[in-house]
Amino acid sequence: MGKAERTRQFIIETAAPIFNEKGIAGTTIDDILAATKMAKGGLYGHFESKEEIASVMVNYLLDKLSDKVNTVIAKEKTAIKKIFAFIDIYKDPIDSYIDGGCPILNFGVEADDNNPMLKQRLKTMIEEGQKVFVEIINKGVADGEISPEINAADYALKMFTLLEGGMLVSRVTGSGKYMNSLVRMLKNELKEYELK
Amino acid sequence: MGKAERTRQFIIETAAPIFNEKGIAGTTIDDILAATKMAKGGLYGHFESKEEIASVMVNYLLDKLSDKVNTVIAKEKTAIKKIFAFIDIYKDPIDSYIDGGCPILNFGVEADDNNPMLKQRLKTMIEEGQKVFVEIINKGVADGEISPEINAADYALKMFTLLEGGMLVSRVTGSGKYMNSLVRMLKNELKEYELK
DNA sequence: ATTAAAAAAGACCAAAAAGTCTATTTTCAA
DNA sequence: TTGAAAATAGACTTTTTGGTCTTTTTTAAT
Repeated sequence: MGKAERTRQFIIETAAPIFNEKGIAGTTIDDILAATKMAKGGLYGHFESKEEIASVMVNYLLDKLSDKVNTVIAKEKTAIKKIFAFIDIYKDPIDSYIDGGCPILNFGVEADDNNPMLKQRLKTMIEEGQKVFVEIINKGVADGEISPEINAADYALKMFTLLEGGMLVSRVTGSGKYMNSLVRMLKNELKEYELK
Repeated sequence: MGKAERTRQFIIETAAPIFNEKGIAGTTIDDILAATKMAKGGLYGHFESKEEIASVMVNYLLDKLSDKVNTVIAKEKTAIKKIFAFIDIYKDPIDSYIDGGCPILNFGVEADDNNPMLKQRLKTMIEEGQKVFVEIINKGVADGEISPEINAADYALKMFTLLEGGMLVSRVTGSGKYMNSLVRMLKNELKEYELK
């Protein structure tokens, strides 16, 4: 990896959390220069515009989340453990593993108008994510791990929306207690369908 | 009501939805001038800075939401009907009764860093709101309407986070179907505790 | 070690945004 | 109806932000 590539990567890793925290409109080039301790010439050697920077940062954050989800899910064998591992990603909403919280929530709100490309990417991510969890649950049912009485789509949707809503409440109130309750509820609800 | 007061009110009602849609950082003075068809001099006769404008707009939107919630709750007599009436406010997330969706969600995400005053107001709103619903449920229990087995705080928290998460998902996907499922789930869950 | 190419610095420029001010128009009480 | 006060238009200024370009420094292949 040459110098340029390394620097570009450093910029991405340094600036992405700023976009996640302050939003696209709220982040200035000067914010990035201050965080990276670079000068304009340096930065613009790697990116051609703020728009490109924002796009790269958002994609980096969403890819990072995707990778994280795929990794923790792949590590577990049973359906319930996979779901629990996913839920646990959101367990600590204040000190999120990405500064600024969940990028789907952050950019979903900002992209709602004015950014159709981003909105489309988020839509796909949410819908594909739901499919993944429905499949995990259905496989758990097929394997005799989970009761067939479960409504997989309902649970997947409830899980995701509860966690995103929980991120909002936790971050606004500055307290993890709400998320703790929600995680407990979500896990208990799934456990009710567990066949032992 | 003099001309000035009327004009100020007109500006607020016209510009508030823009802030709700595009965010504080994403809304420009020119956006407001275009929407109100006013000139700088007119606008700045009523407000002294963009910061004040943003603050007034956000307060207007949050007050409007509060009023709406209080109104629909007050109209119903029983605890369950009050809760259902609240849930129904969120039923149609695309054509929200305020353009741009839920201001708690929108400004909660944007204020997360950089706006401690707003964050504090949202924190109070969320926490007071939770209290209101806990009290409604507890009164339902006391009145023999709802089973004492319900966990009021858990239900109130689940309801709010599910609806906010549902707003996010609905608006990003451009579809009301997710919210419909969530509303159904929330109502069914409460009905399970109903004593007939 | 040398040197050509790549990367970075930072002064500079352009555009967009916020904010000011005076001339003009509108309001409304006498 | 009229005229002083209030409200508004819109040209102008200032500030902020994004983006460019030339010079200097660093990199890395020879």
